[in-house]
Amino acid sequence: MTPDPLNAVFAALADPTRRAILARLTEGDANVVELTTPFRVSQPAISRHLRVLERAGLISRNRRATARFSHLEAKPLGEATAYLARYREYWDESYERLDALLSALKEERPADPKATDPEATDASATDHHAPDRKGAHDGDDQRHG
Amino acid sequence: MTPDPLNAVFAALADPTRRAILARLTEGDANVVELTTPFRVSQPAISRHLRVLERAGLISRNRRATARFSHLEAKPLGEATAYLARYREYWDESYERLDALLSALKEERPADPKATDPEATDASATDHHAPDRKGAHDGDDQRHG
DNA sequence: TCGGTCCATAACGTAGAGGTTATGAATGAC
DNA sequence: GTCATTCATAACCTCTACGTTATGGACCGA
Repeated sequence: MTPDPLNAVFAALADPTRRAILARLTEGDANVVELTTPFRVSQPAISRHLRVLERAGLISRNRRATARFSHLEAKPLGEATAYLARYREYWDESYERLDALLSALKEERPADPKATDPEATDASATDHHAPDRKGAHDGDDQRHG
Repeated sequence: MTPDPLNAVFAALADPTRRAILARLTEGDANVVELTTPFRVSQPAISRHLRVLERAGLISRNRRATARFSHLEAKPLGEATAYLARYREYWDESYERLDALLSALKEERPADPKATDPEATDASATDHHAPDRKGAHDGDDQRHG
C-alpha cells in the first residue's frame, strides 16, 4: 500500500516552488497568504503545493482562526538524507582515487606508510569503466513494487 | 537558463526504478540488457530511465562493442545531500526538544532513568504540532487527506 | 556477407503535474 | 446579522512522465 515514502519526498523536492516554501518555513510557520505572496503564482496553486508537501510528510498544518498555518516537518528530509548517505563513498570516490594515485606515485619513491590501507583502494575504483562482470551477482535487486 | 540542477536530480530520484538502477550501478557498470532484466519493464522504458538519469548527471555512459555501459556518477547525489544538510538542525530539533523536555521532567521528579533513551520514545511524537518557533500558535487541528 | 545481439527512437495511450479562474464554505470582526 | 478574509475545491487546459509495441541502425562473430 505504501509504495515508498521516498517517492513522495523526492517528488516534492523536485519542484523549486516547494523547495522555496520549505525554505520559507524554516523562518517560522506561515499561512497560505504569506506563502502565496512572494511566489507570483495563484493561491490555489500554493494550496496544491502545500497538499503535496503534506502528503510527503514535509509539513503539518493547524488552524488558527480563519488561517491555516504550515509547519516544517523535517524528519522525511532526514530520511532522504540517510538514503543518500549510502552513496557517500561514491561521490567521495574521486578523492579516494586521487589518494590512491598519489599513493601509487609515492610508492615509486621511498616510504610513506599510510598509503598501505587496503580499504582505501575501493573495488569500485578499479572497476571504473571496466565492467566485464556479466551476471556476477545474484538476483538481489530490490524492487519496491 | 539552467533552471536548477536539483530539479532534475530530485525528479530522477523520485522514481523507484531509477533508484534501483542507481543501487545496481554501485555494484559495477552495466549495460542496458543487464539493467532491464531484473525490472520487469520493457527495454525502451529502461533506456528512457537511463536518459533521465544521464540528464540529471547521475550516470555517464560509454560504448563497449555493441553495448553501452552506464556508470554511476554520484556527485549530484552529494550536492543533493549538501542541500538537504541545510535542514539538519530541523530534524535534529525534535531530539533536542525531547532532550529538553526530559531534562525538565527530571528536574521535577528526580528518577526514572530509562526514560532518557531517545530511541525508545519516538521523537516525532513530541515534535508533532509544537511549533513555537515564531508563529507561536497552538491548537491541534490537523487534517490528512 | 550474413545473422544475431544491443540499443535508440518513433508512435501511441493513459495518467498525473502544475497552472489558471470561479466559487463557496468557514471563521472572525463589526 | 452582515461583511471581509482565508482557504479549499471544482472545472478546465496544457505539458510531461511513464509505459507499451514496432522498428531500424550499429556492431560483432563466423
